[in-house]
Amino acid sequence: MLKVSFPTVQQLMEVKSDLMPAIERNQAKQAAAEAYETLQRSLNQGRDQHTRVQDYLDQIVEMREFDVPYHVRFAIDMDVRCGQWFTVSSDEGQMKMERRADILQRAELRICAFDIETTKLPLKFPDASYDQVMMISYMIDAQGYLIINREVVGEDIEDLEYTPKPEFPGPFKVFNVANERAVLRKWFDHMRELKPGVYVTYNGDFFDWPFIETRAKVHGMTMYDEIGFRHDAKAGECRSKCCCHLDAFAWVKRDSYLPQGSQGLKAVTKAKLGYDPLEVNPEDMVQFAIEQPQMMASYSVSDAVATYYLYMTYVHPFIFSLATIIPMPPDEVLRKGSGTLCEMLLMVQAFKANIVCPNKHLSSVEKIYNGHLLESETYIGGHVECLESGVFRSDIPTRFRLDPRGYEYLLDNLDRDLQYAITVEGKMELSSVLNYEEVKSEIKAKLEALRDTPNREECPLIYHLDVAAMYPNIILTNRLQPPSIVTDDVCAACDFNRPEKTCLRKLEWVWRGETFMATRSEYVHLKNQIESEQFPSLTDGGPPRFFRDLDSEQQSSKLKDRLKKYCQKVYKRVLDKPTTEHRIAGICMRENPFYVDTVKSFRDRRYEYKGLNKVWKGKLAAAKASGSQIKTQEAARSPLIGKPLELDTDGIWCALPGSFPENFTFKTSNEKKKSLTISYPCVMLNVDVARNNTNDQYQTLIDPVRHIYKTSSECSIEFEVDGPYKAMILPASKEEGGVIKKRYAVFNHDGTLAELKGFEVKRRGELKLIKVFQSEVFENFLGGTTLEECYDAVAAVANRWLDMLEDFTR
DNA sequence: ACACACACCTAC
DNA sequence: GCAGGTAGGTGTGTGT
Repeated sequence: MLKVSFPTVQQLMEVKSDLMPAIERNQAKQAAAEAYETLQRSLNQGRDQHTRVQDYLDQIVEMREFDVPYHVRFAIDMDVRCGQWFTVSSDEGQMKMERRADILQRAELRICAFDIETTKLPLKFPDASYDQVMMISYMIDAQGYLIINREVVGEDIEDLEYTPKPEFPGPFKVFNVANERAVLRKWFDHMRELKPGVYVTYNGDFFDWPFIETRAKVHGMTMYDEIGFRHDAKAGECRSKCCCHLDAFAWVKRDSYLPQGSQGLKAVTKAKLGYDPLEVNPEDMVQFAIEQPQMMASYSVSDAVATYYLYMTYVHPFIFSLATIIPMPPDEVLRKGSGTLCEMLLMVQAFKANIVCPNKHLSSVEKIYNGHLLESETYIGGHVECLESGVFRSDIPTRFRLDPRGYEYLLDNLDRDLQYAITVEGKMELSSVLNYEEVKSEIKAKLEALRDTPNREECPLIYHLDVAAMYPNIILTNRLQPPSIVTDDVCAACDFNRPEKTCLRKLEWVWRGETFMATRSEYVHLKNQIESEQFPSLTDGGPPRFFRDLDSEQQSSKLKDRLKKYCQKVYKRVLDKPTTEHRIAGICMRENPFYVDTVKSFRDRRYEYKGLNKVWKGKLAAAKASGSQIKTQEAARSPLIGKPLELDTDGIWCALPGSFPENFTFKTSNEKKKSLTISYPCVMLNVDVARNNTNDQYQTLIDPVRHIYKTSSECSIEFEVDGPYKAMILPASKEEGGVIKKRYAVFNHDGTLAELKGFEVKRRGELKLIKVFQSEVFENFLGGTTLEECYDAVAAVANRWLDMLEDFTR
């Protein structure tokens, strides 16, 4: 490997564009050579072929880390992060930054949350080309300001206060100015005077900033020249070089875990700040500004108050904490996807471990399966099942038809399970337990009673059992990481490859692919056909374009469209029924554990955080059960002992008979830990998981010089338990006996809602919109005196709505 | 009436 | 230039 560094990004790009074609050429050559070699081997004429290095350019087959943005590269290499303190010094122009790890206090930035109100036409969204800014409200360091456009607002507004909660004070100073131009002038001047370090908006990336920018232009001002912000329509964001713009809506979308139906500022305020904000129907705003200006003024500042305190309470601590570990500025930490953030963390760890990052994996195009073009291929994911519908209440007895064999099994394995709970989960000596027999006989008696009277009516115990951080723990238990997925030829070339080797772990998975109905030859025919066709020019009256002139994305979409139409015509359907295939993956247990170790350190941080969070909330549940995933076969036993209600991927909601053994406390002679509380239902699952999923082939390099590995057994896939609950409600489908997955409601014993999953109330509030539409159509329909007038009026409403929905969709 | 494709948005 | 994954419910449009 050759490392090349550049003083500027431009130089990097120049070299990259020189090298890229050569690399593509060399890769193609290499692929051809490999194919040729395989052929040679199969003809049993294999011979080493050494190429003489004539031109180094011919030898470059890959380029790495050329697409790392400059500021990310800098932050990683120099170990600089936003949100940390540094002592900065300069020695003859050479800058030095020294990290001040001793200062943990967050910097006190000047934060400005702002929000604009604009005019708008009935049932239209505000359009900056003709609508105006009515008011700008903003809060800086808990002091509010409101600029009023007196051309729109009916009267002068006096200073006011909007304090929705004592902890969220909102005193506002009001500036009444003559017109929109003066509003913008005042705001720009005030911002230049106060120089905020962070601007905060709610959806300002898409609305407030571009609106202000456009209106400023109308009045001959340039927002960029005034305060350094420019809206980038392509990226859909508004940013500046000199300070941050943190759009709280981006935090709500990615980090709040609120459903989309509750991501408006009003719903977020209710959910996160715990008060009911002022609400005004957007259709009434302009009228109110003219007729009830004081009320409109209060409303206007209420959004700025909500945005400011949402930011101060949630967004700021979250983003600036994340920024101390992610090598990006806060604006990007806020807006990037979780995949990019994870990649950044991996790149930091890779740099520290002197590992060169791999390039993004590209799946090959035009895969053929069984003589048909593959439309998509993937793996079978989590399993979901709903077994019951109806109401389950802990205070209303329900009929249990238990299977004595299930209880017999639990009794047979009671010692094993309890000992597992003590030694593995509790990490304690069995001999240190003082009341083992006592606990055991108590559980035994309960299990025997259930076994002996399996048909019984009892109040149910509604429990939820789920695996903590399941995917990371599957990864860690099995040492899964991209470079560890090996094929026979990889093993064949490995020094550790012996007949009795244990370093290759085999794991089953299920492949699923969907193919087009058309055969490969039909596909090839269609492709040849389309390649000779012409397509309309991009410009009016320009020359037609050939297929080869289209970019690769357009080509493949045009070809796919053609193929779909062909399949629909000839086969009456586009895709064949999906096919599945059981496959075995080989996992190398000796690959450098960089990814696995990194996942581990992040999982442990998550556990640490979750633990501290629990302590802080005073909710520390004593029973932190260890456990394991149930194999399908084993899961089948669980109906035998109670009623499974709903399963999804890593968790089970179930009803156990009221007399089922629950929590027990072992007393111990251990001075440091005098007792150990276990949840029997949890332990029972964890033993199964451990028995079926422990990796006995886990290998750790202990002597890098002599290549000696230590083999150990690992299983960190463990169930946690919560409950019992007061009630669970599972909806039924329209078909008799039909059940619905992923939708249920659960109540706590104090009557509060514990979980509400999947129901329409969590989705977008379109119903509301439809009702407004219906009432408007209704009104207009009645308004006419002839049928024609009625139809015309309704058509006018419909057209307005179509326009509006188009804006809305955009 | 029925299936299929697709959009949208949720659970995990 | 950027984009985590699969499973599943509901509603609409379309073709047979």
